[in-house]
Amino acid sequence: MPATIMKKKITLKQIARELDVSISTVSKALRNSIEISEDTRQKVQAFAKLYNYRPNNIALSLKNRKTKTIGVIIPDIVHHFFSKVIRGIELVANKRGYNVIVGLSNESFDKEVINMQMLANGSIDGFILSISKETLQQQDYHHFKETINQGMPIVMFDRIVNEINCDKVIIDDLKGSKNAVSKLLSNGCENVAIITTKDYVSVGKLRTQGYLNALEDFKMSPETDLILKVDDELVSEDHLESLEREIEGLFKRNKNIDGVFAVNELYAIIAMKVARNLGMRIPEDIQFIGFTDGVLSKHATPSLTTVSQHGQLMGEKAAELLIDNLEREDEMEHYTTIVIETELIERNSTK
Amino acid sequence: MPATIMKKKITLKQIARELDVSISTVSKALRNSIEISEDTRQKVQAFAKLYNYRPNNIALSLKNRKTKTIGVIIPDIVHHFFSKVIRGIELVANKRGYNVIVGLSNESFDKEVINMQMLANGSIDGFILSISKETLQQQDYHHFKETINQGMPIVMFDRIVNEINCDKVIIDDLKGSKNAVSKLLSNGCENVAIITTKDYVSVGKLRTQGYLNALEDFKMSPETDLILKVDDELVSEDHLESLEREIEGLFKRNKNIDGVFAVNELYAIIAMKVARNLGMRIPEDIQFIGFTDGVLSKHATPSLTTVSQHGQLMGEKAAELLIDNLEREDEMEHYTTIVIETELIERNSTK
DNA sequence: ATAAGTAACGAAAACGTTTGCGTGTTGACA
DNA sequence: TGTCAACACGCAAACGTTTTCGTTACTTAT
Repeated sequence: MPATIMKKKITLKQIARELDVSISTVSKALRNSIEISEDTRQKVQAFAKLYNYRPNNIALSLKNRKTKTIGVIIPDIVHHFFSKVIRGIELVANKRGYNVIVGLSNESFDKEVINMQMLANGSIDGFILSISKETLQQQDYHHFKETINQGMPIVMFDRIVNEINCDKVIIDDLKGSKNAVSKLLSNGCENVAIITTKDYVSVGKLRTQGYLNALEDFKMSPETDLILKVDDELVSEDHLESLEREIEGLFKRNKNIDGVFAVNELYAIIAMKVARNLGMRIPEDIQFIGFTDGVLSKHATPSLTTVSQHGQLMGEKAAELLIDNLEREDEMEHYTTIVIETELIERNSTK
Repeated sequence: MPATIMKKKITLKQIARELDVSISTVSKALRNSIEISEDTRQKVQAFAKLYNYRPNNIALSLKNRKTKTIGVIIPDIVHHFFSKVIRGIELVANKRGYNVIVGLSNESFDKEVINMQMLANGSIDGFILSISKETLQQQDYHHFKETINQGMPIVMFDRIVNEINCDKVIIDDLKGSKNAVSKLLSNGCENVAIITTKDYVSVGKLRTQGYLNALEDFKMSPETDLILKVDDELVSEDHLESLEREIEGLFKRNKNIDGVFAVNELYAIIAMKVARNLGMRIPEDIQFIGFTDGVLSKHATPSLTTVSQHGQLMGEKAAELLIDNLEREDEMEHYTTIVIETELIERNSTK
């Protein structure tokens, strides 16, 4: 095959040289400035079209001191919820002329910091992020504070922390889980267990609280043995067997469990599996509700009743918030927190 | 709350002014040039550290004419396979000092073109992409050709097209599906059906061919009625009921089906559900294998035997290929195609 | 003492834009 | 013919770097 002729990207300077005019004339001609005669304007535009001229983004970014790019840092991308959020972010970002650059913290504090530093040096105009578990555990938020201090706006979603002053998009974890548990209780469940995470994950804590609140509403007192706090480290990759054993233990110790609320989809699915193996019928003998609506819930058998977080909507709202902030003229800083309503999606794991 | 004092990002110029030296001196001092005296070097570096100086990425990009950023265009991000690929890309990109900027084509030709144009104007050094269905259908690849012609390298993965000359990372769809179907046949299946897509999706076509090859190997002749070509449009969002009905029809017309190979995970899961509703036992009466290993396969009941595509590995290889290309000195263009081996992950839907 | 060499720094160009302002040419009008 | 607009264009600065090439001032050797 013959070496193909490359039509490298053309610049204003090259157009100027070809047409024997100055760079500024070319620039103005392309932007339809009235300073330029009809004649040369047409000439320049024709030439530019012919060579498919497009202004260099980097040069524009440098000149305008804004990149029209937003940085997104999330703990994991192979995760239904987070990818839905990204889809939402990308949707409105694109609509408003922005690009999206993603960094994965992989739930690690160091990677989160590195990633933010890598992007904060002019590559982006602002951040949208969800805090990694390790960061939440260590409670070290200096990188967020510094970033904000340098004048770079941040929007946090889902996994947030009150200590940081910035825009936030969250769901009402407490209300969502309270509703879910209430649903189980009104459906006749008398011994509802909860499968949750250790408390340092803020959402886990809130969802546990919602469980307790629901019990209280129904004048029932919580039993410690019905609260299973799973160590997330164990579940991280493929140590699901230990989780299964823990849940099995829960069921065997409490034969009367007739309802389970799990703080995420996977826990619920696994719990259903264990229950079925123990001979319980769903939803006749025992009912299940999970938090975080994903593919598993929809396609499991029986399909799982879940609390939907509306991930895509969260992403959209976060992007709106950030871009509004970026394009706002007045420098008055006022931070808003958007609360997305959760929704109970009823399927076949409940009566 | 008092207005916080902002420590805006500091530049070389500001350091120079503060320390009463020239910009070049500051730059050299920070890069440990021997031209600079020990004295001023220390002074500059101390000042820089104090004010947390970091070189502006955009300025560097402009000067070096490379952004250290790679653009990724995929059809959908809420998809286990694609998110795994992104994870792989991000992993090696990060390791090699690159950022990743993602664009979603949403399976649309126009959005694919727009997205590429948006990024090709200097924002990135090269593309990694998987072609949208609409583009494959229309067979209009001019945007790829133009991009490559402008000297911007492209690496395609999974959904590729031979017509374009560039690096590629694919799996051996034919071999993978042939292996899967052979597995069913050696397990004793005598009437294996395939649930596949319309032919314009290249991978669907290849996987169908693998199915036929396997039959041939076992001296069996294909029956047209055992080949179900699903119209993808119908399945796109939530029109799964029609898919269920189609599959139900397949089973009812061919009572003797004892094995099913589906070209993706979802089809297999739904087929299993339909089969179970029809009273068939899995894997005793009928066995299932799906392509594309995802969360559904692992957590379904029974868990689904699948052909794993090793999405993360694909992403890693694609990124290696692209970055190697970007950092190669010699301009000799030679395109390589990496074929990732598929792996049959046996679970409980087969004997 | 003078030539040569060296150490330490600054000026300027370059990357590709946009834009305020200066400047030359034309034409009209007094 | 001289003055003044209007028109059409170019210059140069700016965004923040890096790097080449001077340019000093001082030291060393002859």
